[in-house]
Order: sequence, then structure tokens, then C-alpha cells
Amino acid sequence: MSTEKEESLNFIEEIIEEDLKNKKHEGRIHTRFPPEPNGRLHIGHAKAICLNFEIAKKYGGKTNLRFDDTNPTNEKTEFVDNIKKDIKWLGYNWDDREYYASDYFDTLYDYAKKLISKGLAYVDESTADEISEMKGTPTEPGKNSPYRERTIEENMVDFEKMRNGDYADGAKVLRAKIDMSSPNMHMRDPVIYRIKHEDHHRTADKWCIYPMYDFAHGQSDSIENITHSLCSLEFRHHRPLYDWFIEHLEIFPSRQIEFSRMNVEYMIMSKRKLMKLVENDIVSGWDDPRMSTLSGVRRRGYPPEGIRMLIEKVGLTKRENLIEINLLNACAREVLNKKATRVMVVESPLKLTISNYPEGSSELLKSLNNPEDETMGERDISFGNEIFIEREDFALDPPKKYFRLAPGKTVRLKNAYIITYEDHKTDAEGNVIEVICKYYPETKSGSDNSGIKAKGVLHWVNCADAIPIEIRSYDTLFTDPTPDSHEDKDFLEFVNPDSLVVNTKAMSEPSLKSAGESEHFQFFRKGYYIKDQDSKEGMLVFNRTVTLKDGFNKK
RNA sequence: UGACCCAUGGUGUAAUCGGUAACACUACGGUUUUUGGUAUCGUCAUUCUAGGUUCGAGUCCUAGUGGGUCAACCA
Repeated sequence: MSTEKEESLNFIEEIIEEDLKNKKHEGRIHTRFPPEPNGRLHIGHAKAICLNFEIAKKYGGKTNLRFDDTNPTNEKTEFVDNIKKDIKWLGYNWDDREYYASDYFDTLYDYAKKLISKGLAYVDESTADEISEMKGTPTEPGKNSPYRERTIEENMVDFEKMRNGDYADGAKVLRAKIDMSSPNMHMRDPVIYRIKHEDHHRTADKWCIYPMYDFAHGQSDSIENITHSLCSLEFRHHRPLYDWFIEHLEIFPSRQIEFSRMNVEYMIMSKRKLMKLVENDIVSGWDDPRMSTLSGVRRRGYPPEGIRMLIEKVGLTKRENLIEINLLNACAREVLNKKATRVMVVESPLKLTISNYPEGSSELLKSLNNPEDETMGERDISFGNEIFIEREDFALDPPKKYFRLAPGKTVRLKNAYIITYEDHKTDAEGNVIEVICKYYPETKSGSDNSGIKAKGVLHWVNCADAIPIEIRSYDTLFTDPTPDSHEDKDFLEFVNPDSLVVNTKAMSEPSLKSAGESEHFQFFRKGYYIKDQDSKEGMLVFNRTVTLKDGFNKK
């Protein structure tokens, strides 16, 4: 077969193929994923991770993992470890290429001195407010600092003093000398080094001055010989600065290319806001299954293949976008349908007695683990005269087109027999508490040639060996698709009070006792579930990842 | 009242020297089905607006309109 299907390239692939054609960097492709270890990764980061790793893979290149740890204030080793775990979970490997911007502090310091010696950087002792004031506004040019014309020698001595700890935090900064009237605010003599007498998670107290993002990121790219530095659109205005440093430092010319980040309905991607949800106990932690963090998404049961599929389907452009949460769920269902083990779980049990099945006896029936994948095999499930069915699968007064059990109706019990309603019992308030049916022995699953028809198929569990489980069902964490886009309202006002529903009354077939840590299940006719870390010996807990598509309840 | 970026269905993307709108998800409607799942078939767009160039424009030109981003000693 030919590869006729002409795949269309996204704009970054076009740039790369053009570079390849021109033998730029000898055809070498090297990308990087550069998180700051100050919080957990979220599903928005997944786009950057997939893009960087996939594009390198596609063109035979490499991808570095680099921690952008230039601000010691909120950076922690704990975050480093979690970030690595998340990237691995997503399915990517950086081999031994694990780097830290802090590894380059010495080099960066030398770069700063080089800039000073070229007369392109100066020490400014204005206050932060004064610097901000002199910066002007996007529509008005800024003013030169009174310290701008100090001599190279003065600057060099003073910068060394900064480094030696002679000054207090905030007393002085090092600034690049560019253009205070540039229409690009980032070119108005940006601060490139600040004083912070703070311990760093890796360099401890070695340094008391730390480079700013603009004086660390591009330089780190360059040091690592990164060919294509892919980042999100908000860094667009930093690109001229990125290029300016490379030019004046005369270092390897990495190229920054920006793409639009992914926004997902009902999800929040801001680390600060995510932190607020945790701190205010609105969620149980960074890994709450309703969170957009990768640890939350993982605990919820979304498979990594599904996340990668989502990113692939979302594509890559420079447009603003808002992805429907449904696309994520569709990807999850597609993956899970093929790999989830089918089990029967009754969420809201209603007792059903089979009048003509010998009391006290039982038999073993075969159940396919996954009809989509025969290689997953089958298992035995027990059947007896007393079972539980789903409460909503029985109705005294059924609506039209009700394929379930009701007076006069006949249905099939999945993997078992066809049964017909005979009677029911109610409690004092008139609630149905038990249904009585008769079964047809000749309709046993797999060997039914009775000719008896039953439109509906019900899932069930055997009273004799069913085990109680807890089910946690989730809805969106917010009631508004874009909770943080309202200028007049705080995003917390949109927290969905019904985003978590805990059901401790569910009954499961006993096979769930041996559920694995990352084993996905489909609870028949319900949805996809995964065992939660809160599970205990006598009470297993399951998270609902996503429901099955439901063609009945919608109507 | 600056600079830069973006503009194709409900959503996200495609249409590579201009050649008559494609794919996926959703929604709706069939078929199949021992999951109202899966699978499968079908239906849903005056390409932001107005002019212009051309035999022909989503693609080119002009002028608008709308949206986004930028003024942290954060990244």
C-alpha cells in the first residue's frame, strides 16, 4: 500500500521541514520541556509535553527535560519528583537528559558579566516602584534610569558585590541596556538579575542573586543546543529579547516558536488558582479526581493514551481555543472501550427473587472479560435464586419504550437467563422492595435455542457472594465552562456543589476484590471506573472516570 | 488611545503554484447488538463584514469589524 494519504503539517512541522530541507543545524532536531518546579503539572502542560516529545520523535530528534528553577521562592524538590512521575505516566522518556537551569548559574553569571563588559547591562539601584514608573506604558515611552550611564567598571564591581551578598534583597538589580522607548515593553531595559537571600532547592545558599526568566530560559536553550524552543503564545513578546541575548552573547541560536495553549471547558489551568482550590479545601488535594492536574486526571482514571489522543485531535495553531470537555471524554471512552474489563456492579440494589429457581442452589456462568478483545478471556460468575438488580431497571408504571423490567415484561439477565415478571413487594410507604420473577431454564446464555425474545438486558449481582463497594461519581468542578474568564466574578463562585457524589450502597460481583492499581473497569451499562487509593480491606472505593454514552436517559 | 498575534459549522482542526469546503467530536435520525455501550449508515457551513482582482477566491489586494496578548525584582 502506498502512503497516499497526504498528511497535512501543522505550522511548526512546516518550519521544521523547511529547516531540515535547508540543512539547518545539520538536520538536527532538539526540543525541551521546561517546567518550573513550583506546582503540579496540569492537562494544559500535557499539550506542551506531547508536542515537544512527539515532534522530536517524528523527526528523529531528542527532547530534554529541564527544570526552570531560577526563582527559589516556591520551588521544591517534591514538585520535581511529581513532574517526572507525570511525564513518565504520559508515556515519555527523556533518558539521561534531565537538566536544571540552576546547573547553569555559573555560566549565566559569566554571561551577565559579558553583557556588562560590552556596555549592554548596568546595575540599577532604583526601587521596584521607580523602575516600574520609568518603564512607561504600552502607549507612552519609558524614561532612562539615572543609573543607566554608569561605567562598565562601576557596573562590574557592583554586580560582583551583588553576587557576594553585600546588598539586601531588592537593593539593586542588573538590567539589560536596550531601549526604553521600544513599543515592546519587554525591551525597555528588562531586569535580568535580582537579589534574593534565599535557599535554593538545589544550590542551597551558594547564590544570593538569581537570573530572571528572560536571562535564563533562552540561554539554557542555547547551552543545551536546543534547535526549536516551543512555547505558548504569551511568550511571543519575549521573543525579540530572546533573540537579542543570543545575538549579543554570541551563543547558539535556538529558535523560539509560539503556539496557542489548550483551554478546556470547565477546567482551570492556572497553577495559582489550582493552589487556591487545594488551600481552601474545595478539593481533597492536588490529585483530587476533579482537578485538571495530571495527578488528578490519573487518579480519576483517564488513561494516558486518551490524553495523548486528545492532544493529537486538538491540533496545533496560533488560535485561541476552548476544547469541549466532551472531546476528552470521547477519547477516554475510545481507549477504555478496548481495554476495560467488564464487570457487573449494581449501584442502587433492588432484590429480585426467582420463584422457580431452587432455593439455596447455585451455578457458575461464563462472562466475557471484554467483548472487544477475546484475548482478555472469560471468568466464572455465580448465579442463584436471589440477586440484586438496579433499582431504576424496574418500574411499576414504565414510560414508553422502556426496555427494562415492569409488570408483564420479560428481560434477559446478562450472561444468565431470560426472566418474566410475576409479582413484587412493597414496604409501608408503597416503595418497591422486592421483585419476583420466573426464569426459563432453556434460555441460558450461550445455549439458548428457546426462541423466547427479550429486548432488554439487565446487569445483576448474586446476593450470595456480592460485595459492597463505594462509588465516587464526578461532575465538572465548575458550573461555568470558563469560570476564570469573568471580570466581575471570582472563579470560586462557580464551584459546582454537586461535583462529587459518594455512593456507599453499591454491590459488586466478587471479582473486583482482585482489582489492580491501574486496571480500568467498565461497570456494565454504567461507565468506566478505576480503583481509588482510598480503598480499604473491607470497602473498596472506585472512581467513575466517565459514564457510558447513554441513549436512553437523554430523552 | 501603541505594538504584536488571530479570525473556516455547536467545538477543534484540514483544504501546500487561487479550481468549487474535508476529517473528528457533539447533536439528531436509521441498521446491527445478550451493554439503550460498541460497530455501521445518514443529516447539519451564504469560510467575520464590505469592496476589488480573476473564467474561478476560504486562499490574493484594500478598508473595516471582532477577539487575544504585552507595562511582576514570576515563569
